[in-house]
Amino acid sequence: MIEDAYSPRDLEQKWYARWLESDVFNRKISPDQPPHTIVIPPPNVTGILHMGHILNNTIQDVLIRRARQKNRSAFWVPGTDHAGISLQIKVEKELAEKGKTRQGVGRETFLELAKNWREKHGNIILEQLKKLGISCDWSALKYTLDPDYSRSVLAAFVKLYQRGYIYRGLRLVNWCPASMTALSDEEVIMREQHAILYSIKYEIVEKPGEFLIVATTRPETVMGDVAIAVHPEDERYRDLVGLHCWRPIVRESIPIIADEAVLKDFGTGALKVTPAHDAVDFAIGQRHGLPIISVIAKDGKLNDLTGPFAGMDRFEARRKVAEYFFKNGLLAKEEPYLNRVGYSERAGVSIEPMLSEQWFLRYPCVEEAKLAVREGFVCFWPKRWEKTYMHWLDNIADWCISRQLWWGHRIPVWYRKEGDRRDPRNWHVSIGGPKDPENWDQDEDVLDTWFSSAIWPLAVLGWPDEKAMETMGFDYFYPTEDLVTGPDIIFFWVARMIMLGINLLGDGEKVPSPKEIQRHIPFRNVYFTGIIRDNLGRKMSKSLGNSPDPLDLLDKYGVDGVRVGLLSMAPNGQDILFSEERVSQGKKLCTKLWNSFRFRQKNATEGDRTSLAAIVERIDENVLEADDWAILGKLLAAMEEFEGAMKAYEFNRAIQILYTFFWSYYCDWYIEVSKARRNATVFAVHDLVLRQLLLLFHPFIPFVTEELWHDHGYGTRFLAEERLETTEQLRGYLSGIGLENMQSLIGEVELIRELVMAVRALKAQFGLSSRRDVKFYFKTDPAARAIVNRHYHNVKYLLLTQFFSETEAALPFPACAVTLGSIYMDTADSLDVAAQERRLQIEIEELSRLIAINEKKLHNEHFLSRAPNGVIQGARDLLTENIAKKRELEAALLKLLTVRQT
RNA sequence: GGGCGGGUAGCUCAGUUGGUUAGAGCGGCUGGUUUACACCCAGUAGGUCGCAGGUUCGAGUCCUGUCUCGCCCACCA
Repeated sequence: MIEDAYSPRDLEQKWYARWLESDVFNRKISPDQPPHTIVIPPPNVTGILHMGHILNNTIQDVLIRRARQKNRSAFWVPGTDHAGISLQIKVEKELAEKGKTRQGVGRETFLELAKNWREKHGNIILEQLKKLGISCDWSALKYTLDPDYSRSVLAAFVKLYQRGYIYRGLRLVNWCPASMTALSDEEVIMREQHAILYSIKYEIVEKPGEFLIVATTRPETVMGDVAIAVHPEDERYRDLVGLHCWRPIVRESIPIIADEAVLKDFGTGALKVTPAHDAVDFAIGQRHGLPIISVIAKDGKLNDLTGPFAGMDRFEARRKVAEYFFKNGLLAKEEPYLNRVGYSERAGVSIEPMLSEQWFLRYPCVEEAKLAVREGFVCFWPKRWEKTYMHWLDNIADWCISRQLWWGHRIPVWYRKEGDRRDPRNWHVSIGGPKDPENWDQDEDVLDTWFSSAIWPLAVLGWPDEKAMETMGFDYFYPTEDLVTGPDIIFFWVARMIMLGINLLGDGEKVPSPKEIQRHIPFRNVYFTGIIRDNLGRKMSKSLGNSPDPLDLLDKYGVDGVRVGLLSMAPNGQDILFSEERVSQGKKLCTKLWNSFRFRQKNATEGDRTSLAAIVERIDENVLEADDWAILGKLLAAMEEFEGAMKAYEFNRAIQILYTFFWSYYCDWYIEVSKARRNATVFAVHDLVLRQLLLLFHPFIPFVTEELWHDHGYGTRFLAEERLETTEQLRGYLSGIGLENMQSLIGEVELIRELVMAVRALKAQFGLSSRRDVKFYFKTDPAARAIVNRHYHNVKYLLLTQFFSETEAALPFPACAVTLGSIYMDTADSLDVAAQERRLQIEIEELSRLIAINEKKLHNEHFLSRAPNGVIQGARDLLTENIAKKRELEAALLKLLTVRQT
């Protein structure tokens, strides 16, 4: 027997421990089953659990549990990410508190500290994830800095280098002066900010006393100016092109040139060209063969080429240089200006475009990656993200993959000592390094963390080590089935995994065929979750303090409640407005399920429940009544709809379907009506419905379903080992006991429901307590009478009345009309005739309106000739029904008026 | 500047390829401790589906325009 009260916490601890002990989530390579693999998006080791993790991992858990139910060999690979910059910043902060720097302690000690940090804090997030009840194969846990994973990363680098996709070059990169490293374009976020647009006067060399005015937001870079550019078709400056200007401060003559990149209508139409510190300027400089003068150092301070400003921070220098121009009469104008500036998201400072030697990846298999999605080898859910993906791939630029950090995978390149590092002949690229290490220096830099993430689906399955691949079942489990992630990392992660998967698994020589692409893609489906927002629509973040602590929520509502509540508010790929109310509803659902079993168990509990067949065996088809068939029919319909929703990854709809079936039809109707018929067959029907409900709900609410399953004797195996019967299989079982005859019986139940609800409403409308026993009279034709008779006990029970009898004529009582006929309520004493008259008038008017609509339709030639038969018949039926109801109400009204007159 | 998404009941959202009278939960109000459940039951009010056109027998659904909110991308210094 189950406990009276549902207390989630006990169940959670008990079952998760048992599941893990039994290895029920561990992968099994079984060739007779199709595989279903999911790789977790590795959370940061520096992270703590937030609502996004709960959503994301619950969805994965639902998918993987469903896969098991459908007889797939499921494998969910967990793991974590080393979080390069983010962890390095944390360790540096700890050092700073002790007055130390990473350079001070040296690389080796620093890495030791980082490792310790990770060991201390890195598993917190995993322990938190486990609380969610997620069914990963923990024996396959991977970490991006594990030795074998690291070898995979280096192998990928070497392979891509050998295939000509990786090169080293001097390029303008996004430099973060705070963390002192280059960043990829994707790591730079544009922010609007209030700046000042300065108009600076440059004296023309050939025309002393005449000035060219240039607008800039960055006066501190003038010392790096190498030209002034104007648009070739700009009439104002045509005569000046070819002449020169005096560069102020570090005085030098620089040319005035013409370039199409200059916008005529911005500022004065003249641009100062600083190739070392601006992307547009760099391009102009390249086109015109201009020199490159860097004036800002890696720490964001002005270097010694800046004369009096050397050593000054870039922002201070900006003000000071502007001041200098003002004092020297070179500042023509100064105006407030709103512009966009790139920021390093992690470090929170504005990035500096800077010329620097870095390693780059020219993306391989860009076209193939597009084809994979276009052809549906990889499906995006929702589909619209394909556009974002395609657009990025269409405008793709090489990826700066080197980082000037220590925490990460050190670049597997060695340079010959004393050799020129820019000359590839002095390079050695391999996983293990050169045989004579004493003659070489390894590159100091590490790889972008996203580079290691880009091979996640390959590396967790052992690639490229053949033995490891065999152990992990690479050939069996790859490609993976579902990837669940946020659309914000389409570029960072999803697209890169697709490109690298296709390239690295291919031979790298000939163009891969569509078949090969299909085999080499890392996943078949990508489900993009929404972003969780608070009830004001703001992104949930620690700094805003608007995010509930997920652990508190789990505590308060139980894991199952949070899971199902959160998914029920997650519309397909739309952002999610978080509501604690919905989470609470999730818990209520679990409680209700619990209580429905209590009802079942308060009655006789005997009977074999160990299989669907055994339960069906207990059903005596001669005892079955309309209500039984109706609930079984609803179950079939709900299952069918549920399957459709799940196939489309519409989890909120799927939950809604189960919820409505369970709550409205099963609990509110079937349990109630079956209370009058407590026989073995009815309890077998309960057992059947409850069993299927547990299976259907299990992926969403694994703990409470597991508990109830075992408690009610459905089996001794874990639900993770049970298969879910398909709708067709269930239909098969029910056909065996006469399913085919049930349609008309289900229709009867609907008619009785209509009647019961109408009469309840009638009672409420007259302010009668729902407990009050009232006499009802029922007026109808013989056929309907027979139906009512068959459900007589239910009608009386549900209306809480002892008296429900026939009448041949209209009565002077409050009345309502339903499809089966009209009902009069004997209020005996206190009848407000005027109120009843008003009510009837309103209802008659409403019916008249509906009748008019349908009559108009049915008199329309075009409607009759063009609408499908079903629709026309529907309109006819409705018309007939409404006319009948109206007639009944008119009779009731007439009777009422007659009584009033006498 | 380009792209994407949303605008349906007080709130959060459903609404399949156009087809019966636009739904659910929450909240509001009314009545109820009927031996599974007050984390419950019964009932009820509340909507010109952002706006304007168009296509159609029929539009929340399709087309055009428009307003508005949000997100992403883009080298106006």
